[in-house]
Amino acid sequence: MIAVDAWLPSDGLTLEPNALRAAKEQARCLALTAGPGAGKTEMLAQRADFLLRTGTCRYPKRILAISFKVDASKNLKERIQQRCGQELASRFDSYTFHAFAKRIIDRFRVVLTGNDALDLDYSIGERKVTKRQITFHDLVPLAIQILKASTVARNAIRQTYSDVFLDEFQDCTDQQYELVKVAFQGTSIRLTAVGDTKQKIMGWAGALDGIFQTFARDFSAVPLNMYRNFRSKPRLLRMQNEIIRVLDPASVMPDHQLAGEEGEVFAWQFENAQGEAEYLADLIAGWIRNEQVPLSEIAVLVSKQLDLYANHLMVALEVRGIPYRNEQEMQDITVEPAARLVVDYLSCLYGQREPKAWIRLMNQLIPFADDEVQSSVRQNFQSFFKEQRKIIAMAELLDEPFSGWWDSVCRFLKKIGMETLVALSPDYESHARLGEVVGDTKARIEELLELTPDLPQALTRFSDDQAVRILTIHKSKGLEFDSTIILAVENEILFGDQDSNLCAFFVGVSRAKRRLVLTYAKQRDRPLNYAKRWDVIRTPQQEYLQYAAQFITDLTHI
DNA sequence: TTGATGAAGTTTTTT
DNA sequence: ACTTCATCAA
Repeated sequence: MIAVDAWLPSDGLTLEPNALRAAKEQARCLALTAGPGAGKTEMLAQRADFLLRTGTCRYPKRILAISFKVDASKNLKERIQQRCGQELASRFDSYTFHAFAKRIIDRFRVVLTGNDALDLDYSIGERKVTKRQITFHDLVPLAIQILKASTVARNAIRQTYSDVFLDEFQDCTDQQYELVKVAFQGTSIRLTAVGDTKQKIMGWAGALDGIFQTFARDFSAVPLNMYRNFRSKPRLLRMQNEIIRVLDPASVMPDHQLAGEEGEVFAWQFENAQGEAEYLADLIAGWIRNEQVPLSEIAVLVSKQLDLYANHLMVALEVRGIPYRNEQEMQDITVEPAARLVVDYLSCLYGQREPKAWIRLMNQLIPFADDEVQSSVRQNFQSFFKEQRKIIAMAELLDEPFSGWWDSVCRFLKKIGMETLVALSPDYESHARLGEVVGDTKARIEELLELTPDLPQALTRFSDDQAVRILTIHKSKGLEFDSTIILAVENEILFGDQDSNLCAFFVGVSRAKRRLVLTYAKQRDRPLNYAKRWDVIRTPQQEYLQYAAQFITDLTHI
């Protein structure tokens, strides 16, 4: 334990004045707005370090962090472990809104009565079934209902935590805010809300307007802003600053932070979508070959309808053998234990030597039992493997070495049995979910086999994140890339509310660390089954391209 | 069956 | 802005 005055940011990092002020706040709630790349996660980690190390969060009180996405929630927890060490970090709870709500429901389920009563072994599914099943949509409202009805539940939460962190607060919905208020308003618990109103792109899905002001009023929070952007090169920063001037003049970055000629901006127009795709695919190939830019540091962003707009580019990348990942298509199945199991099994079966896969596989399959039981299980599996290898050898003789891989997986899953599979994750208590994961795994491997007919190679790629990312701007929130391409900066794709569109454009632009490319095509094809045959003439979103125009590196292209 | 008309969707996460 | 789908009249 150290004195408040003796505390310094851990790992020798320096924070900008407002970040330091926020990290060390001991009395008030905080409404901290910070632009892209300002180091919001780092500031929260340092604040956690301050609170825990100085005893401002006094043992045994804990810190609660609430995020929207599982990813963000995990990242925050990891960062805090890095900064504070394992022991202090054990008093830091990081949950998503949904996970936090579910914990309240699970613990105080009995408070719910009548129509809302829930069985002990209730599940979460697509539809509501009285007492047995609720939907994701019900989680937060039910938690609110419990906290409103039960003083015991309210006090339990309030006595556990001295501090609460709210991440990406600009996207907080009315229900989520209601939960925060019911749980913490009018107590001495310090809330730290962090976010960026310029990046509010979930308004159409119910994110509240002016949430930072509302929060500052309801919780008498100190409003603070962090100005620095540590992510992007100066040329990109100057372009971002022009957009900030429109979105939020109060958080414009001062000139001295923007000096320098590093960073690249391009804006190109094309006759049609095919030309655009060919050019971009060659461009990306060049970045990879000549500059050794890692594949995962390259992203292609589209405002919406990604399949429609990025289709030609995906084909062009495929032709050039450049791995890419359509992030819209599927959730990250590679983290599913059942997918892992199937891939490890196939790796052991078809690969040359896969000690890591073998160890993972055995860890999943061998029960915690005495040595005798373990070795008998192990022998049992080894003989099963021998059998399977024989079948594969037969297929090889028929010149179709990988033809029977799925049948073999089915035999394997049947052998290990439903009980073992369900035990892999609490998720799989719903057998439908398990079936879905296994089905998706099959589909994904088949997809990879289309690209590379070699199964071991396809399996390596399965878990490999070395691929160009293709995603919507909305999905890119919170990510960063060395080189970012924003496809189709056109009026036709940017319909609806212009303010939110500019926010989305800002999010896209601010993903780029070093290089930003904007494209526009005069002509795009219609969806395949659309009957009318006239050409689709597209018009550029001039206003957005103007933001880039004065910072363009290579003038010959615009 | 065809055409006209109008409404709805497009951008998302979550145990 | 543009596509898709449902509905109704001819």
